[in-house]
Amino acid sequence: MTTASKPLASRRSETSRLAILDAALALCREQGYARVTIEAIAARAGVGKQTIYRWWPSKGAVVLDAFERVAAEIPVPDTGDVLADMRTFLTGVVRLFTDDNFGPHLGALIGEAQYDPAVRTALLEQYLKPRRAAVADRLRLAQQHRQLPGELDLTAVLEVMFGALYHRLLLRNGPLDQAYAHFVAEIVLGGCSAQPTTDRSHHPVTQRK
Amino acid sequence: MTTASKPLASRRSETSRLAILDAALALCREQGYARVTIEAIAARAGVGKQTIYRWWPSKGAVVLDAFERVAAEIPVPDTGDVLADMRTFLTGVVRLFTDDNFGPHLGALIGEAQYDPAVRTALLEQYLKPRRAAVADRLRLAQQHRQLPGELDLTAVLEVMFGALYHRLLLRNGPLDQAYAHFVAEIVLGGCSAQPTTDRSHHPVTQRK
Amino acid sequence: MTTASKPLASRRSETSRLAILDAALALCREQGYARVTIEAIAARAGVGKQTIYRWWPSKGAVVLDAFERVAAEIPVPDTGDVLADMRTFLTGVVRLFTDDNFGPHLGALIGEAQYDPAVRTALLEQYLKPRRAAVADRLRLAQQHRQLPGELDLTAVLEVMFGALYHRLLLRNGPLDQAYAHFVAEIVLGGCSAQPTTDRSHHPVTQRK
Amino acid sequence: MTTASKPLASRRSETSRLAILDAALALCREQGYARVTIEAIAARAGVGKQTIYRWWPSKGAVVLDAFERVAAEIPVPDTGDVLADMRTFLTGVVRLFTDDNFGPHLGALIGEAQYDPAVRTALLEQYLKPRRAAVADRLRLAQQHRQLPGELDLTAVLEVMFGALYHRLLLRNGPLDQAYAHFVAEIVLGGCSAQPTTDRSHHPVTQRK
DNA sequence: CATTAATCGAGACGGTACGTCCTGTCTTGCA
DNA sequence: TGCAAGACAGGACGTACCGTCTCGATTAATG
Repeated sequence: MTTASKPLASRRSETSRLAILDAALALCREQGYARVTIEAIAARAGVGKQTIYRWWPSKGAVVLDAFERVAAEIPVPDTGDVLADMRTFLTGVVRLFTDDNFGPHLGALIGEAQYDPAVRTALLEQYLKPRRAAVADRLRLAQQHRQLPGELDLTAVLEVMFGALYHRLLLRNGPLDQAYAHFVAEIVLGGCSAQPTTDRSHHPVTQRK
Repeated sequence: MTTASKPLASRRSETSRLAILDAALALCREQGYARVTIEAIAARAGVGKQTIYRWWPSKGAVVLDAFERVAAEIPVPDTGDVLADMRTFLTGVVRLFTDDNFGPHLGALIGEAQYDPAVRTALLEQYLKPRRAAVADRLRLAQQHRQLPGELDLTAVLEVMFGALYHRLLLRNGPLDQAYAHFVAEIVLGGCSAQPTTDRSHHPVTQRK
Repeated sequence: MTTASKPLASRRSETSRLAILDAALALCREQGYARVTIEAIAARAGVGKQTIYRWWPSKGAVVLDAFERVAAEIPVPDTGDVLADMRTFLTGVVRLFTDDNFGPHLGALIGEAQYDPAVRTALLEQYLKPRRAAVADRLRLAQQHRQLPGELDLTAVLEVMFGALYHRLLLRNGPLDQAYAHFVAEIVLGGCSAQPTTDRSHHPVTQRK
Repeated sequence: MTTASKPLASRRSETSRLAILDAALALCREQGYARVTIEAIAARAGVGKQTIYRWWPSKGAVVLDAFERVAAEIPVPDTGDVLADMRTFLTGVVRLFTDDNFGPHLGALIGEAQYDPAVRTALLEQYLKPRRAAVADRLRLAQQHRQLPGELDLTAVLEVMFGALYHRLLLRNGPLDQAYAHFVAEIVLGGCSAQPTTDRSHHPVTQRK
């Protein structure tokens, strides 16, 4: 723990790093993720291929890095009305998902994650989890205010909510719009409130006469 | 009134077709979708590459075809209790999704669908939609029995339900098990019943005091 | 040798045969021999591939057949002056060789003959030898008239003569024209007359001072 | 006055180059030119196909390059007797042409030259012309010594001479042996000496009485 | 302030797979 | 039976990228 000055660490060229990320994004936009190649990124960035391989393990990793530069942080509002807030938030997410500079990239990265566990982990840990924390916080707040039952598995609730949006992002079998965002918010929060009824026998949902 | 001879249609070799689909499945199982190549399928099936290219537009299409041969039809029970039935059904889906001969393939195909619109369409039309029709029917029945509100968009409901499962299939950030299946069924059906409250002002979910 | 009426032999379609030969020639002209394929000939002729394979052993054989339909017979004049006659004859050959509908085909066939012995044999026996017989006759006549020595190997003389022309046909390192035809005739016939000098010691050609 | 370092020029791998040429030759020997493929050369040489395509335009070009490594330089003797020298030289050429490691390759390359102009040019410029220069020199010397007429077109003379040998190399309609070599030398040189007679009217060759 | 070692651009290398083209054989109705 | 049509197994084509590997040419901290 003596001389530990840090500069020793890296002579990495920031210029090249940025050029690579820019090129990766541009190529994704222009040709679609599948058609992007390391070779093309290198050529476009005016960089040797080695420079990419030196710092990233795979194409997915590069694109993931590049992707974070366009990935907006959607604010989670707190008006006191948790349903309204979720509607607002999910509408924001939908807006992001339908942005041509974002949605397709996220889809492609989830696709890539099917084969490349490194991409999956990075996507989850670096991107998804941090962003969801804020939403979980908002829901936790609602719990504290007794607007939601206390014993809810908030992570799972988030997954249902996001899963619904991902479904339309990935499979495109329906419009990914504000109405859908509202619908999801209502169904899921509605379901949360209906949830604790462990005794379901007389609930209208459960038993045909 | 002769038996309508239509033999002209296709000189396609059924033997080759089956050999190709078998080879595709086997390779997927052994090496994972990403490592499967048309070349390998052809070699394994003892078939010329051209024979594959003649009848399928892409690797995804071949695997999708092969995939349908292992894709079990999950029965949608009707006990009168729609929530119980959905729990049962979703548990079946979860079981399928966690089958090593199925889940990863489906994930990979959804991944492929991100780049290959043909795969996306085929996946939706040939695989997903037909299977969901039965579930939609069951929900429609519940509507008729007034267990679910009548004005629900059942397609969207299904998407929320399946989206929740897909989320864990694709991102693996939580266990894809019976408990999750039940949780999803309860949240979503619960949400459906809570839904019609277009006037949300006094609903416990919506407004902090 | 009894019932020997011929029709039993072949139900071969003359229409197809001609269509194939025409197509072969046309394709040679348009794309060059190397780019001609059996597939293309069949398509162009509106004929099944099998029909070609049934009647010819190889592409070379088809083209050779087609080739004979454009291969003119060069007349061998007999004016009494063998040198003049050879000049005339070789000029005719040169004219044929430089015909775009002939020279390149002959070159290609000789090229093909390097790999395909059947083509070589057919080319020699069916095409070259018959045509050379007339020239050999003319030279034999000259021998009888003592214009050429009697013990000459006329076949070899012809080969020298034609070899000279083939050289320019195949390698194109000089103009294949009348002047060259005359030059060759003079050199070769001149050499024939100078030939018999088995005693070469005092001949100007042989011994430097 | 430093030793002009020009190292920048080429990072081409000499090892690969040689491996490719060796493989090409070996395959020609073993299977014949027509059956050699770039794929096989690459495999045999332990080289990527791209490495071949990077440096040679066609199979013909590779084989031509390889071919030059076995193409012996036939010495052109100068004993003072030009006819004897040509007999000797042509006998050497015949010996080379009948060498199984040479003759068939040359034949095949001339065949290839019919379709591939690059091969034709390279064959002429890189192989044939340089070798013929020495023969032309020898003939020029004979002219200076008045053993041959001064106004002869030596290039054309060479073509007649070589054409005669090529004829038998390519069409194999007679033995390619010493006797033929001598015959060709005598005919052609004899014809050269007889040549200058521009007035041919009284020449024994020309006019039947 | 010069030295020196990591990093850079460039791009050749051994490979793998691509999707296409053609080969020669086979099969299926039509004439 | 011969034919047009064209599917079939197979093999080579020439191209595109992969990830690794030299090459000098920077370049920045250290010695």
